[in-house]
Amino acid sequence: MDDATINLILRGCRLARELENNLRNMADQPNHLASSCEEIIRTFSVIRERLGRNPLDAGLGGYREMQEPRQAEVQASSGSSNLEGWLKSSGYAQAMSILQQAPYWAGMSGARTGNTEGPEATLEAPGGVGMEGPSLRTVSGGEEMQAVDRRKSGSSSERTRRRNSDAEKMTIRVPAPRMGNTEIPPEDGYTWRKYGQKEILGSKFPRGYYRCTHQKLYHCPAKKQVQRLDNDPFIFEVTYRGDHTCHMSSTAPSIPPPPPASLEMAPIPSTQPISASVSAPLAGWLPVDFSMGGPSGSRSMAVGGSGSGSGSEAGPSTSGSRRGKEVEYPLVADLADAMFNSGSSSTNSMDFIFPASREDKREEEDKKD
DNA sequence: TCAATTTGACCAAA
DNA sequence: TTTGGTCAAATTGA
Repeated sequence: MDDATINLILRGCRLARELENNLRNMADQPNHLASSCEEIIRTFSVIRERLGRNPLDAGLGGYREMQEPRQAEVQASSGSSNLEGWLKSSGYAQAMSILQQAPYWAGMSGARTGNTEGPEATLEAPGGVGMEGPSLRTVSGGEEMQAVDRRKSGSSSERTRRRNSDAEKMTIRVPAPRMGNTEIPPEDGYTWRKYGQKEILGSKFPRGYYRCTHQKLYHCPAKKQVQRLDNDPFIFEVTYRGDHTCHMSSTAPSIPPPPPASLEMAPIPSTQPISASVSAPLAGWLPVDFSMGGPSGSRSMAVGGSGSGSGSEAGPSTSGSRRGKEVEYPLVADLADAMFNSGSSSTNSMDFIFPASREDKREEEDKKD
């Protein structure tokens, strides 16, 4: 590699770093942001060319490969409205709002759509698994997955399972904490209960199966699978399936969440095209989600210590607090704190948002009546 | 005592 | 037949 190429790489890194440092200041200057991104992309494209690679294949992947903080990126060409809709309904936006605030989090991109009609909505990167591709992709659309409990129903024939190809799902990649307990994938704004773990053929790491903590109470069908990437154990691939209905239930807690501080920090016009950057569009419609979303979709982040870790703290993917496995996400915790606990008390956030136990008892009493 | 996790087994889709 | 997804008993911890 010649000196000019090295200098180019350094220049690209510097530009990226500058962008990172000035991200918040530039948040309300989409044009400036876009030109800055373009310059970075151009720089690395030239590097790729010099290195004998097709610049079209490079994209931001080259940036990632250099171990620089990865920029959030959306490769949604179509179905952005679906992404928005799904995120609104699922509350995933909350996680995205964290993503956009945290350079620590690896880049995410893509969208999910449940629409089986129309153009193929797959957003998987050409690079496929690993660090070359975008960290979020749509895989397939279709009906909601169904699972009939054969034991409860009393008949095994009533039990139906559908594989991935049938179920509407969305896969994202999130970085594992580099410090503390790296076994635990980052908080995503929901409470999950682990119901299984399985070794997957061809994967070094087992896949964890989680469902919404409120599945029984609110018949919430939301599920997720968490798996480490073979070639990068610091990245979790999280597959979400089913939308959260727990916040729509008439019996669901109705206490609205505190407004996330971050949303006020960088208001970005919702007219920003989603293909440019995930940050802007998400930030643009996030407030809608928060205003509409129920408590479950806006669960206060338990990481960082505000939560007691008891009760509804479900699954290592959310809080990891059970059995004293309190996990510290230095940056994420700070973000969560800033977003949801700005000036708030230290009371148990889960009790505040999910008075599940009380709700549970009340419902049982209702049934008795 | 209650709730969450672990884990082996079961079952249906591929 | 293989494999992924789920169940539920056992275990663990607050």
